Amino acid sequence: MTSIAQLVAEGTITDPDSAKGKLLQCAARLFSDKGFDRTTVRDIAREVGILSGSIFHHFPNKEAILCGVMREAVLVSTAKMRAALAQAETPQQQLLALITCELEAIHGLSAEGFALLVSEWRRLSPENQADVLALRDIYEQLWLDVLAAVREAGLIDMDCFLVRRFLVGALSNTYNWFHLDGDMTLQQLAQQALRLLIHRV
Amino acid sequence: MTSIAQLVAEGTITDPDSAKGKLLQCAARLFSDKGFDRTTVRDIAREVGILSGSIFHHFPNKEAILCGVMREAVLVSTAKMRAALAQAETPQQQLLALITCELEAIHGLSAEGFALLVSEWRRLSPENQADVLALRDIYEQLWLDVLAAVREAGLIDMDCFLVRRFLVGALSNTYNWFHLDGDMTLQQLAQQALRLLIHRV
Amino acid sequence: MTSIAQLVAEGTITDPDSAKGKLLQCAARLFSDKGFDRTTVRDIAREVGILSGSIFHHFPNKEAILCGVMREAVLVSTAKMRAALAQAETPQQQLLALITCELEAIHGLSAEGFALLVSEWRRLSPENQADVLALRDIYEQLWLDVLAAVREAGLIDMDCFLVRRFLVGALSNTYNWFHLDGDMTLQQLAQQALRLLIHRV
Amino acid sequence: MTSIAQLVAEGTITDPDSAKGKLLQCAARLFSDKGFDRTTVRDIAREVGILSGSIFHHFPNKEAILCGVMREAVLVSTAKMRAALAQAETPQQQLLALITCELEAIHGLSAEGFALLVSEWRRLSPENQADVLALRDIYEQLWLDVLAAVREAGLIDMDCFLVRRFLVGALSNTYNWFHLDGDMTLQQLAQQALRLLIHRV
DNA sequence: AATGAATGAGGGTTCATTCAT
DNA sequence: TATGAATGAACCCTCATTCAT
Repeated sequence: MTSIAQLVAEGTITDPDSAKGKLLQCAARLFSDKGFDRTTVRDIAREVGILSGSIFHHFPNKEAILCGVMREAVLVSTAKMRAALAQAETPQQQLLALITCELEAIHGLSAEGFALLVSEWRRLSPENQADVLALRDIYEQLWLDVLAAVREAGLIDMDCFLVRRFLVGALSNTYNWFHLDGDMTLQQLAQQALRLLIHRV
Repeated sequence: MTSIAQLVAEGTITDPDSAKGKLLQCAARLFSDKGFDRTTVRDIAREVGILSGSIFHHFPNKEAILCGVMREAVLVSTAKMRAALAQAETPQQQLLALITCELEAIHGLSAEGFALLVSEWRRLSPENQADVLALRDIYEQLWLDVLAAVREAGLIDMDCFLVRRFLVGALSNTYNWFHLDGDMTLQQLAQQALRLLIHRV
Repeated sequence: MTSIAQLVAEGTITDPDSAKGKLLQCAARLFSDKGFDRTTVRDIAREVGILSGSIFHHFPNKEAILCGVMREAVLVSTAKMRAALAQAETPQQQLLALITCELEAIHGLSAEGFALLVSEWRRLSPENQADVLALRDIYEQLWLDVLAAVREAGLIDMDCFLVRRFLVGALSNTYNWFHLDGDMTLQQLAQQALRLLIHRV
Repeated sequence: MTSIAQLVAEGTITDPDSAKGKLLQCAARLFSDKGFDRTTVRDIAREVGILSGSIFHHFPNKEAILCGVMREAVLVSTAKMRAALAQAETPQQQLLALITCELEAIHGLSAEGFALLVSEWRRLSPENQADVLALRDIYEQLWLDVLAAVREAGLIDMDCFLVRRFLVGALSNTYNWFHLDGDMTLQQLAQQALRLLIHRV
């Protein structure tokens, strides 16, 4: 919470209470629910409570909305992960923290729209991909640092890049089968994902 | 090859040399390349060498093409997996065989369009989802049987369902970063995926 | 008439009785009446008796319709001028024939849409301008040849290019003030235009 | 200059240094460059350095801007022509002076936007057309008076109205092919136009 | 089976204009 | 006087689908 307020204050992300902020939130939800292509700008406008033409005061086109959603999702997630890492002590705890953060992001608990980074990535133009990728690189570096530490500690022995890539797929795909209101909690899910990487947990 | 020829002979899948078969192939490729929504019926028709109206002599609508692609992808993959399993001896070898088969499917080496089962699953109507799911259940049962055997052998200790779900995501996401003409071979990739599940490989 | 029938037979211009031909005619009239920008594709479709989407079976976009109109206007006018020249004996008669032809074209008696060549020229993309210009060059060469002959005969003493350029403006602007149902006939108008160039007519 | 300063002092035209005056200037240039329909109110605002909403403090709507541009163009041109006429002695000199003035106006050397009187005339509502026409009648009367004098002197023998109408077209169309930085000077162009009317110049 | 013209709903986007601040 | 977010109608164009041939 505090971290988001700080990002808003810095101007890094859009104030979620502003018109543009609400627009991004609604768009994120709709894009996640129905997919980018199946979501019309009229859908978004209706959700926000404005008319479709008004959207283009805030964004030059529909793709820019998706790009904005992704940017903020990465920025917020990065901030959340930094905060979580600060409170973890061992590499293993740090890894669990990251997994938990990413799962929270994927399932819409923090920045809505994080799952779009995988599912709708190809909808972005090369320019916008590069734009988001720059932010995502920072995010991914946090992962790689922690994975390196975990590897240093002898808890995993595979290539860190490879582990991360497998993990991205495994976690993002939970969006398709895991439900927050099901039998398993998100924390339990995170624990299991950790066990996938570190067998003697 | 033999297995596919047999499936064709049985009438289980469409003869790839028939008009309908070529249509499915082209559609699979285009759907994989550009996504279902971004692929127009005219794109497919042009690729096949017919006019757009003619497509509807073979399929009642666009979604049915996607459904057809998915059905055949599952059927072919199931057959390939069965053939591969028959030649593997230990549970671990069997698991590697399955991983290899699925990776081959995902990367278009066997049935083009397998990756769509994850990426475009939501484009299917509930009825069509149920239809494909029935075939997919057979496919998934092969996985669960092998995973159970591997677990029985003490090589993994997590819940088989959970392992499979993580694996589905991890493998299908390789579509986004692994390339057949890169440094790593598909066999090496399969080996690494196996190591993710069974640490002392 | 015969000349147009011939152009249709050659495939040089679109059959005015075909769907595309009617579309071009209606578009030409609407573009002339209201201007290109103020004419919507729905206006054109309504006039033709089809729906707006159907237009794009015949033309890739709205500009292509304008381009088509211009192309056919030039082609028809060129043919008409050639036919008229064949029947004129002296250079002066030839010049009068050209003036008459162009006035007929401008006022919609032959190829509807000729006036657009001046009034809506800038609406064409550079590519389409080049396309039409190639046809227009042929048309203009007829003028220059006749003007050269008239000059040779000592009837005018100004630069032929310059005369033609002034004349283009003078004649095309008649669209704004001359009306076929007014006091002056088109033939009289042509006579007067000739007198502007050749004083002792 | 003096004449313009005087018109400003009289309140006949807008002070070009005022906000409204700059707005008219920018609009005139943009309308000339891109056409009325293709120029957006935002284009004009951006050029002036204000926001689009602010324009409507000066003009009730977009058409009123065009109308204002035309009004001022006629008024300024009329003043310039009067001044030029005062310095010409013979009818022929007077005619040359008028031609020169009009060409200067058309090519943006005096009142930017004069060419719009022809090219964008139809964009004006009947009311606004009548409004501008009243001013234009004064302007045209200057032409007719001079043409009558030239005719009186036996230098032309065609109907004055007709001559003027042909000339309007011929001169306004120079906008499409004559360029100030080309081989021919504007004075030479005026001379040639004069020769078109009076052959033994 | 195939054609290809036509459909018609809906897509993203534009833009003159309004109005509370 | 200026702002700028919002309007809402209209724009060009797309596209799955139909159907007479």
